Amino acid sequence: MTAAPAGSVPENTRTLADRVFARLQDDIVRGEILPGSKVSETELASRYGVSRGPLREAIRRLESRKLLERVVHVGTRVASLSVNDLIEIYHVREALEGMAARLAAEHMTPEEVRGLYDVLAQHEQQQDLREDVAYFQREGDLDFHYRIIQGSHNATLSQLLIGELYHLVRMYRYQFSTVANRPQKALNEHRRIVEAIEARDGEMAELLMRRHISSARKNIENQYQKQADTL
Amino acid sequence: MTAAPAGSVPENTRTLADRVFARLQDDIVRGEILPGSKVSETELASRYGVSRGPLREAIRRLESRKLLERVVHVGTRVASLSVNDLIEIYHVREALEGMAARLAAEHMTPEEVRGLYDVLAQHEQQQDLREDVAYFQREGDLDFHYRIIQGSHNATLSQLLIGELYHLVRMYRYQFSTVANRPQKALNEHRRIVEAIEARDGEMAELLMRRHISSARKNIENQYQKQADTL
DNA sequence: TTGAGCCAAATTGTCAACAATGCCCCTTGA
DNA sequence: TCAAGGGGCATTGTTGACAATTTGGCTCAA
Repeated sequence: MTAAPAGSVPENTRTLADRVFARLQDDIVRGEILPGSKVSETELASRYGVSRGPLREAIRRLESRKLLERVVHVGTRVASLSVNDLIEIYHVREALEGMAARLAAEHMTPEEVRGLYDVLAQHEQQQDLREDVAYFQREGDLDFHYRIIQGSHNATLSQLLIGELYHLVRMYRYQFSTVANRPQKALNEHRRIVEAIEARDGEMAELLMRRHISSARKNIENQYQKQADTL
Repeated sequence: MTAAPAGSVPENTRTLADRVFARLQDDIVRGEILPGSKVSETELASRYGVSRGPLREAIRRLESRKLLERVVHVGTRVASLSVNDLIEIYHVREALEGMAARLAAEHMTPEEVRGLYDVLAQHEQQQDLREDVAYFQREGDLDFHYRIIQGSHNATLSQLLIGELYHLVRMYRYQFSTVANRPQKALNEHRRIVEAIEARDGEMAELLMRRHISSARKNIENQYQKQADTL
């Protein structure tokens, strides 16, 4: 019922390099390794019980995903997202997920649409229960978005969003323990998006999704503004 | 005056792995190594005069960029773009470059706008000369798009488009020796986009850019349809 | 003739040692 | 006291050898 976590790779993936890649990515996204901190190859290698060869391959891949930053002959450090980075990402999300919603309206199967309604119902329930709200809101929100992205049936689009961008969003949420602070409003927006998709109104679905993400972005911008004011 | 080729890295970049990465990427994009062909690590290593260590790091990075496909313990092969892949990419381009045009209208400096007009003038001249039209149309068209993307002043957006997607577009163009077959129309569309940017009309710039790329996509779809019919 | 199973060769995955580079700190001179 | 230069040390970059896995063909039996 629940979509798989972003870009998760089974722990028993074939090669060591792949497993290290998955574990290291997870440790970074969850903030296990602090953002901005320098990571030593030998230290990581012993931490994961691997030699430096596979580790370096994993590092290169995480570098491509913008989770690590490397300076030649100096070292690698964990990416540290600024608020500005996050705002950039939300502009990209607005464009891509808007398109995803449009394509989802055109291509989603009836079963997939039903799945979307299931997610909506689940979220409403959780809102009533108010239990572990933080966690479920976080992952639940992503669940909703994942399903629409994959409903686009556009592998390139899904890869870019889920494979490249969402790690950064999740990392940021862990980094700042961010929780959506407009859950009821977001839920209503979700519902309207699903209705547009069910009606096969791609234009409307795109418009609503773009507004939804744009609102989230403005929310971040405002909060940042408030923070900056109190300094 | 001319924007740098997509994702090009100076040949004297520090590490071997970086240089191999750049050269291998270029060889793949230019079709030097045939799409779909299997590449052996030892063969590539000797070809570039490097040991397998740096080569494997380069391979991992090109894998992230979807230029190589790897199967564990079996081998790596050069990606082979299908028409369907290209259509997927154009949907993504429509979304991202639409957003880029909107942001460019908001954030481009007057100098950058002037640069856009220079590119337009250059293209018109070339159209008159009709000399090496194929090459200049290809790279010239990309030059125009590069400038708008970078005019968005959104590093994440630029990275995704120029760093991840455009290699695939260029590879496809080499693969099929594709040349824009509606140069005059495209040029007019370019001009209107620039005018919207200069007028700081982000909404219009986005709309026009989306139409522009959408037209190109439909063009591809039609050509593919024609090809399929004659089979 | 055909299919199953096994063996060998080639290729990829992994490792540990060696080389090269950058950084930090200490010395030295003004 | 401070700035410049040099040397040692830690870290990254590179290499070649060793281990593990797949593939394709070969044998043998039905």
